Amino acid sequence: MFMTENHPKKITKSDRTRAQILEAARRLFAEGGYDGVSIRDVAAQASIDPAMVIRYFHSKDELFARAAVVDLKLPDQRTDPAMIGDTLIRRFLVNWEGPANGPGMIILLRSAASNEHAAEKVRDVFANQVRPMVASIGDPADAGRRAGLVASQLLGLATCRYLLRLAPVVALSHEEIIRNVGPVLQRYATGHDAG
Amino acid sequence: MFMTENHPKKITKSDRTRAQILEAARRLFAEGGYDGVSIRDVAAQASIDPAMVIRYFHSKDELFARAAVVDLKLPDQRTDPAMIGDTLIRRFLVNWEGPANGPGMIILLRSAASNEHAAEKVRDVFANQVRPMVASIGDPADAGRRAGLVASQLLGLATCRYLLRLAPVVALSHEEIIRNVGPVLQRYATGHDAG
DNA sequence: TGCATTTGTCAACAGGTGTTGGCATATGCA
DNA sequence: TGCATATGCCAACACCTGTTGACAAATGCA
Repeated sequence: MFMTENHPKKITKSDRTRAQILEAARRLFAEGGYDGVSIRDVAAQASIDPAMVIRYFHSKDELFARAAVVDLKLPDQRTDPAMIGDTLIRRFLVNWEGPANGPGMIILLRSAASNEHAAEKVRDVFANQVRPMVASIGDPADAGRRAGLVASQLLGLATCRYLLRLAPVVALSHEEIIRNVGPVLQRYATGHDAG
Repeated sequence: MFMTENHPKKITKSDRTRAQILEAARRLFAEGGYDGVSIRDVAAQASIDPAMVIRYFHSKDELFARAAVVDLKLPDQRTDPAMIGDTLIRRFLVNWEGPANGPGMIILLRSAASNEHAAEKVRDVFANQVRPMVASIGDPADAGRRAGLVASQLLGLATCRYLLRLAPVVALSHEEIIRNVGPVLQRYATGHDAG
């Protein structure tokens, strides 16, 4: 069934098609979410037969799981507590608009609204990536609350800018975002109440 | 077809069933979003035949439109600029958790992620309700930007607390939310940069 | 060259969708 | 009481969905 893999690697033709399918899926899932995209849509976008999508990825769920991989690349080492707000918002902009990073996060956010499986994945990203980073500064007992507030601002910004595409939020420059949202994240992450 | 309506009103039996259908639709749309709920689901929840749903509301789209009505009841009269952050966050909590207000906003937010029609409605709510309220204080030329920032925080809070149900955000008490988010909204709405 | 494996297409399945029209019942006015 | 109307159920439609298995073409090693 699979090629007899003695020597580790070999780029077969199927690897390329598999990659094409995955890329098509990522693009479509990012625009329509899990429910809004059919396997036939993905197949058409990849110029291939729908049956191949199932052959390479065994089900729509598995294809989605492969497409919705997220790594926020947050610095887990001790960050300068005085700069954490700035660090977070800059990292956010790179993750959502940078060229390298895939659209994993927008796929997840789009789908999470009406798909419990995707919602669970978002909660995983929060628990395993955002929360530890916020916990690395300040009181660990308080980390959940602070990370939750951070997430509320960042996911809201993402929702308005990339999901709903609210005109005034889309129009914000990176500098404006950093200048306005950075301090809010700083306050949330450090746990200092309003002053 | 319709009852010959000379004298204005009369509560017929059909009015009650229509209301039952609408209530069932609201409940289900709030949990599953537009795509996640079928007309058969609504019919079952209302203990009625699916055909009746179409007879009363002419299509799924129209049923959804009736279910997703939103009135934030923001004070459009000139609000005390020094209290606008507090006013906004308290109004937010009433709208999302108060007993009277329907689940219109959560229906919209859930569906907007993968349904362009619903997304457009959210943008309408922003443009016609949130923006004017923020514009009523401060420089009108700047209102869009400020209202956009306000929306990013409020929709993010709603996303985390009611949509994704992130544990630490769900656990926040009303007082904590008011104390933490209020000042942020205050700063966003008045347009004062970080200090 | 042959031949086994890989890569791909086609047709079909079982089930769910929004929507429609026909027909039975219940209601309420004369 | 009769009868028109309002209310409701049933069956079916055309279509889309994820998924499967059988069969054809291409590939690459001997």
